[in-house]
Amino acid sequence: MQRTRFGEMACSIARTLDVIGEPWSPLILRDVWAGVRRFDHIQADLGISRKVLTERLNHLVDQGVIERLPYDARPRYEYHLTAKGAELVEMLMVMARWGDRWLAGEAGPPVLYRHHACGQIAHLDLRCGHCGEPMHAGSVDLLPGPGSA
Amino acid sequence: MQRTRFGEMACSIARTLDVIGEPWSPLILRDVWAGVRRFDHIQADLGISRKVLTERLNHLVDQGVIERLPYDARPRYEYHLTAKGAELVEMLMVMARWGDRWLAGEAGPPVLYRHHACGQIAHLDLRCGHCGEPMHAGSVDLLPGPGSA
DNA sequence: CAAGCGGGGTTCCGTAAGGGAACCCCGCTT
DNA sequence: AAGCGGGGTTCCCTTACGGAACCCCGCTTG
Repeated sequence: MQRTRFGEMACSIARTLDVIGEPWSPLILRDVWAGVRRFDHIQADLGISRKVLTERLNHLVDQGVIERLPYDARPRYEYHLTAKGAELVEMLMVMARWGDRWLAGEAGPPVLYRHHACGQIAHLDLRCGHCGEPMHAGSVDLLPGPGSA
Repeated sequence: MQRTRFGEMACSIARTLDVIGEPWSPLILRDVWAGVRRFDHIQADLGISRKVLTERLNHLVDQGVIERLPYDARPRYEYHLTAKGAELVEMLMVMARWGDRWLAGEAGPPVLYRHHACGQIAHLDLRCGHCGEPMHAGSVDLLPGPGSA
């Protein structure tokens, strides 16, 4: 919904929400990431209404997060992540980690992530690119930046 | 919104969306993180309707993401992050990073994050906790986990 | 001690967005 | 020519947001 547009705000979180903040959008992105790329497959997988799915896909394409590519001589299309979209998936990975930790309960995480580089089940770490130490909510100060006008 | 509840799905991303996926919720969390902790301050800062703000705050408190604490002998309250909420802020940091990279434009990022440990402006890295190598959308395989039933 | 004030909500109404089902177009295949 | 499957579009109904008004409660001030 979101009758208020967030994109005007001088806040990268708000602006990002304008791109994937609408209901269903993160789950659509997850599906495309996971290889569910076609309209009917996404629709069936999520149980989303076709109308809303159309709107969300168009918006994500407009924003350059996914692209619509033909996969047949007939007019058939698949949605694929762009580089911009692939970086957004990192947000999904952090969300999944949080859900695994705080919401999964007894049953344990529904999905595991195996890291190509080491073959292990991944445990994501957020670190500072400068010093390599962990970065958490409490370990940063917020300062006005150049675009704070 | 969101007449469809996501929490039933066997997906930690969907479950996390049930906690902070509603419109405004991430921005409320951001405000509380940034030190805007009182009803009227949040309301004024975001321009959100008081009704919706009430609903969102209650939901976030119910979910254990923030807590409502008195700050005066009079019935006055502030909202504070819990440990659960502080970990959610890591999702906000990743969102902010993405917005900084892809949406900030010429003006540059509106907010900078200074890392306590090293004093530098932070550049967040996502790394594998096992091997220490970077983790991106394309560098993991998704496997069914114990809670995949 | 009544009047005012500020924090923190609640109530009400109008409008926009989601849900769901039906319908449509188009290029095969049989 | 009849059918099918992918990929949407249209329609109506209901729910949830936006906005403004209203309310309660515990000071403080004259």
